[in-house]
Amino acid sequence: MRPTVHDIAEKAGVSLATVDRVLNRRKGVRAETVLRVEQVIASLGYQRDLAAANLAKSRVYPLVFVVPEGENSFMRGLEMAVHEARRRSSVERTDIRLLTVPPFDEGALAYALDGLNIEGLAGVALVATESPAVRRSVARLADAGVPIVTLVSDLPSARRRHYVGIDNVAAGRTAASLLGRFLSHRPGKVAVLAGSMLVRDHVERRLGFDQVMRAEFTDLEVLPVIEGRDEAETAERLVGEMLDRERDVVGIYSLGAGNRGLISALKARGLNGKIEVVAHELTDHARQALADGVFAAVINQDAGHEVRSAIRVMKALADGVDLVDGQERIRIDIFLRDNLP
Amino acid sequence: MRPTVHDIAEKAGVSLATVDRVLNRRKGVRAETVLRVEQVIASLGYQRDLAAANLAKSRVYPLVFVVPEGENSFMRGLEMAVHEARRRSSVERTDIRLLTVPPFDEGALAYALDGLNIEGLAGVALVATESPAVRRSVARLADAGVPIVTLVSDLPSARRRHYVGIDNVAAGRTAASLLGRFLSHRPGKVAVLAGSMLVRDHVERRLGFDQVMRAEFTDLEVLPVIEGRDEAETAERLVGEMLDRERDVVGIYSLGAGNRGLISALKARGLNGKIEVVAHELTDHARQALADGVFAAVINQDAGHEVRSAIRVMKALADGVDLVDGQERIRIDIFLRDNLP
DNA sequence: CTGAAAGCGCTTACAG
DNA sequence: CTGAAAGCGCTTACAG
Repeated sequence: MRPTVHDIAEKAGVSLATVDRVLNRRKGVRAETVLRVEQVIASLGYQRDLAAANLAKSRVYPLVFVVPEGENSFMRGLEMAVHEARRRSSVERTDIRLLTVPPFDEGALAYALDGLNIEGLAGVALVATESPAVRRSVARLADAGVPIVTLVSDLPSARRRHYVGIDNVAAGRTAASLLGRFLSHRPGKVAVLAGSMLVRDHVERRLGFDQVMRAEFTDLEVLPVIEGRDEAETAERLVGEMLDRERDVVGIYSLGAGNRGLISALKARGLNGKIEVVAHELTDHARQALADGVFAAVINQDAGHEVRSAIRVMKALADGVDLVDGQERIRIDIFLRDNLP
Repeated sequence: MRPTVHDIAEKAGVSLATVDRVLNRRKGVRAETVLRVEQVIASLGYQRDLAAANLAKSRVYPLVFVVPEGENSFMRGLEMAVHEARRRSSVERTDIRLLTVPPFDEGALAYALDGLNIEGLAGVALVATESPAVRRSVARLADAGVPIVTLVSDLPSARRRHYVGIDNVAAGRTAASLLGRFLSHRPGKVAVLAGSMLVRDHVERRLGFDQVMRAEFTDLEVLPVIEGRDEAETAERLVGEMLDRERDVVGIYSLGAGNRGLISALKARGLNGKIEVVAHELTDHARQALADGVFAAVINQDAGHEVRSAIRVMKALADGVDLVDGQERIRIDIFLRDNLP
């Protein structure tokens, strides 16, 4: 049988209250008593039963998710996943708040973070934008002891405790590898459509893409990045201009959102299916484009998995317990027409 | 606040013991009392706190995993994942037993299932082999009320309650799609290496592969399936004979195990990197082959995820509670050299 | 057929 | 600085 607080109390010759004080590092216990109890704890190999502790405490984990607002379908999917998670709140003992902030707006994100009531917060998960202001806000929360988790786009070096998302450099490399192989021996130009070079996930995908293109597919010329702000209309206009301007575009890597605009631009010129396209995020539009042969492949990250993982991670950080690492690794999902779920 | 058994007891004017009897459908309660209590339960929207119930019951879930023995690296990885899960037993309240049986041996699998002590069993997860004997054994367990989960290879129509694994037809289609595109406009023959046409996962992968090959890549000729019994030596010999016999083999789909033998056969003939290979399961050998350019792509299912999912599913079935569907969908992972984890 | 009381493993006022 | 007792939400003998 697993040892309990009763076993510790008996063996150490103290009361349950004292055992609890030592277990939870609360003050007001004589140093030598602490020592004695700790020795018993170690000798018994005691491990707290978290479920029982949470029952006794009526523990609830107040969590906050901060997600960019706007038309980006992936972000809306992320929002849906947060709402799903809220429905499980009573079972999971969570109390989840969802905040949306204007996209690509460092100030707005920092402001939202600064406005959080830190009191009792068990964790904050945010889709990060790179900026000193955001870093400062994250540092402030971290100083207050709130576990911070970055979601989808990381903010390394910052005081975040964990990143929940795919390896974006690897994703970019994978996109290049697929595109290059699909285009085997078909020289020409490859365009890159991004949202903004201000968010780290986009920057990293582009980096990985360029690495592999330069190293392995030298007969393909990569054009300068187009920044469509993850908006369908902007993407449509800019991609359209590019297609009208350039000859010999054989491939496109769409590493951000705005795929609806990209698809329109291709169709308007009868180029759907003629140009190999690798895109990100399996939204409804992307799914349709795969089925129609407009997209050759879609690289995806599972928003549901990400939200569940973020919640598990924040709770574990708040409780100081271990994670099952493999369970928290977010996969680079690759979808072709043939493995659509 | 969420209503508790105390609220029910008070509102229904009965004791906690009676509430518990009704909640757990135990007999020995007057019909009208049952009715009254049930009405109160419904009116309060009561939901049992499973953690508290398990604490009170000192509930433990006895689970059994049945996995084929032998050299198949993927199965050994599955076994490792089960051992990992055992390490979490005290936290997850599980008591996990691992049984190994000879591979591709219907009789041995049925015998192992029949030998199980059903008493109190919360679930059985098995890598299924297709056969009437296995179906009978599964039915017997199901009749005894034991939740059965198939793992990796399904046994549809049988009395299993859930399948934990990838969609193998889709996996086969995906393999064909990748291979066909990588070989674009390079006509020739494609070989298929399987373990055995007795296990459903292999049959289904082949089916999906053929579907796409016939429909989309008509300049590729698919050779008859080679059955290597998932053994490296057998695979090496049979693939070697095939390579020596056939001209113009441009691609190979390895849909089972025995990849070590396949790699040796290719290398012995200096064909590594010359023939496009799509294989299954990211074992150490497959990983190395990807890195070396011997394999173009590897389709994988995450053994850790499968074992964790099987455990969650069996516990949920035993308790009669709902699952988070998205969490239990096993992905078809596609690995290229560029997204190796 | 029904209920009072104790208990699962932990925490929390409160009293001393 | 320490402990006795009650309580978290549920279940389980035991008695009637």
